[in-house]
Amino acid sequence: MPPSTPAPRRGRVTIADIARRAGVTPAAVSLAVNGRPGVSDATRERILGIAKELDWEPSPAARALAGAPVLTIGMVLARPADVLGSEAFFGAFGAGLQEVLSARDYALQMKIVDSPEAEVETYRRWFAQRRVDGVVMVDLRVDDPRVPALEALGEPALVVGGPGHHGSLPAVYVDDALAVRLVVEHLASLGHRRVARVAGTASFLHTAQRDAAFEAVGAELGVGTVLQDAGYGAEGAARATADLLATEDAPSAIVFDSDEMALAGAHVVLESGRAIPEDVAVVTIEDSPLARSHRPPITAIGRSAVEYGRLAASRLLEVVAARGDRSSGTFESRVIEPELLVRASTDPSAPKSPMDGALRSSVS
Amino acid sequence: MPPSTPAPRRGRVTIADIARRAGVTPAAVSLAVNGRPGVSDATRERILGIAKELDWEPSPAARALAGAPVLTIGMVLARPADVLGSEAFFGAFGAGLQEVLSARDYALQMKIVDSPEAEVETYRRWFAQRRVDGVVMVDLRVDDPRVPALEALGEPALVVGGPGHHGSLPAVYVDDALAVRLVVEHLASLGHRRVARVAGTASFLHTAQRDAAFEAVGAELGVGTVLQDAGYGAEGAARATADLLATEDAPSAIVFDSDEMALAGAHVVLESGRAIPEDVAVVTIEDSPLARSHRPPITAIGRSAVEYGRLAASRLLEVVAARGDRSSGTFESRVIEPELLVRASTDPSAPKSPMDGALRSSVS
DNA sequence: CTGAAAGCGCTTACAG
DNA sequence: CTGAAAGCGCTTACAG
Repeated sequence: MPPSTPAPRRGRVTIADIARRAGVTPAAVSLAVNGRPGVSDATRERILGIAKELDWEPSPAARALAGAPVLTIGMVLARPADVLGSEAFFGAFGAGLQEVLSARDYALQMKIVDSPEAEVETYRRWFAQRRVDGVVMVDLRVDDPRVPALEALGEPALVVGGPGHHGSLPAVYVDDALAVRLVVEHLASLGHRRVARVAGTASFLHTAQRDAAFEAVGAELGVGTVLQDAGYGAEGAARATADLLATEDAPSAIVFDSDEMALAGAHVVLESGRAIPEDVAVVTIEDSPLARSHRPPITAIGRSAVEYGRLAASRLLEVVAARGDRSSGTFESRVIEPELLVRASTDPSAPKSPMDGALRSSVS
Repeated sequence: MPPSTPAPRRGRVTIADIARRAGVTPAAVSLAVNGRPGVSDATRERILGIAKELDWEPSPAARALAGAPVLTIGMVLARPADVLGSEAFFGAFGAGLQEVLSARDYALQMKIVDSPEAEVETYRRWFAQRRVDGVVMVDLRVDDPRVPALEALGEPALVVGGPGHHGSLPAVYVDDALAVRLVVEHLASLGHRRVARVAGTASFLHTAQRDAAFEAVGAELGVGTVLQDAGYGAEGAARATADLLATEDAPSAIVFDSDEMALAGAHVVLESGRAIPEDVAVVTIEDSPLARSHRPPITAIGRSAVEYGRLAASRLLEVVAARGDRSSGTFESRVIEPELLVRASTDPSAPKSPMDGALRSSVS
């Protein structure tokens, strides 16, 4: 085999091939395939036909080098691996992101790092290398240092979290204050007079906002409130729950920040010999299949993480598209309305088990 | 603002800049930064210093266009979004992948699709566009159509699953037959004479292999076995468990294919008034924080999904590096040894709750 | 061991 | 509305 043959990059079809076949210049092909004016409709049709026939795939590298978008969005997570694995939120959120991005031919690039500094450095490098057209930043914290860092980069970035604390960056978020209000109102209407909240990572903005709303709505409705920090994770939640139950003036309802925490807490309640919801009602602010399939099913706030991901993706693509558009000014944010899903863990009249029907029919 | 200015791509430092400063040609810079022979050590040092000083970031697009690797690995998942969210495996596996890839400056690109055909089409496009240097394929099935499709592409691809059914593609997998053997031997040693297995998605290769090993080891040890297909997911597992308990000759131990399934099954057991492990022992073949924090903690096979992901990444990078190396022939596979983690859901002498100590100390 | 050139595949001004 | 050219930033043969 003569190694001198220039190895014609086996099989790659380029716009030059299409141009040749169509009897036009590569530039005309470029205009045609990108749906830009400059070629007649007839020519465009012909070029598109040939491209399809030749099975042409555009080269993202060439496009990027010539200044076009690279069609990639980045997301970096500064969380330990096992947290990512055990919390339902990220899988569903990522799935929603993917769905919208894929439909627009965008890829999602992900990276896990171990500090906010490494996260910011990743953003810097990604943009410097032109690896991404934009990024989505999650786990917003109070006075988050990543916000000014992203503002300084001046590249398309979307914050997941709010309201507030996202500076001049566009954001999407769930109205956590409203979520907490729905929960507390629900519990108050059931007659609870003393309610506890077992809270996740204290530095997250939504944790602080939930804390504040919890106190406020409790005071407003005359419901006694008690707050327990637990950090995310089953162990902290179990410990916090045990502590609460050991109190003299133990609460008759406990609200957890995540599905994983609620499951762990519910175990502790049941193990102590108390009944759910008769002795202690249980609520999770993060719904999941596990919350649904628990016995009894756990009342939850349905944030629909998938929908949340979809919204984030479409919002970020808008920002990317508007890039450089100085006239657009500060981007407005978008809010998701939370919804309360009442289940048997708070309301005895709700079905105790979603599986009853299924069981019966499978016995036949 | 005169729009005629050629807008010198604000701030981008290129190898031309470095070459100018160093008094060499761009080609020399390329050789130097890529650690290739062709420049003297002194020159190389000088060039590297200048590159660092100028904060130079190589352009992946330019590199890719010139034929170099794009430093990206792809993974596509053909699973519904909610399954991804509720199973611990993917988060941890993905984290392990990331860790190794990031250390080698590789990015991970992900996509969720809804069919094996769409998955194969994604591989084809990714390689056609040179978006990735290699892919990792998960959820191997018996006679999986994706295997011949990837073989035909002839691009670097790693199969997660086996042994067998991965054709000529390199693979990494957990020894599922051994995992099942460890579990059944453990249960037999505790005196169980009738054991059930609640199995996940039947078409997955590892499900079939676990089924076969379950029957075989049961027969070998004189333990009666009963198999229940449930599909993945809490609902199917709950139903299967209820069915098993309703049997005249009910098993004294139940082995589940995933943590989510085991949790749902354990609820059904407890709800029926039976004690774990006194009346029914429970095991999961997929460990997770939820299995650990359950009351009682659930005996599990520790596959260490994070480690699994790390292995997959390093194996795939080897394959990518060896690409075109015709001499290497068929790639050998790599196996992970499963490990049995005995907890209170099978062994009454194991601590009933990992939190007892923590609770006690926090009460002080 | 070093230097100058060609080329990767595309897009974007810029002339006709 | 169409055509020919330059350029994006890098790597790889190919001469000296």
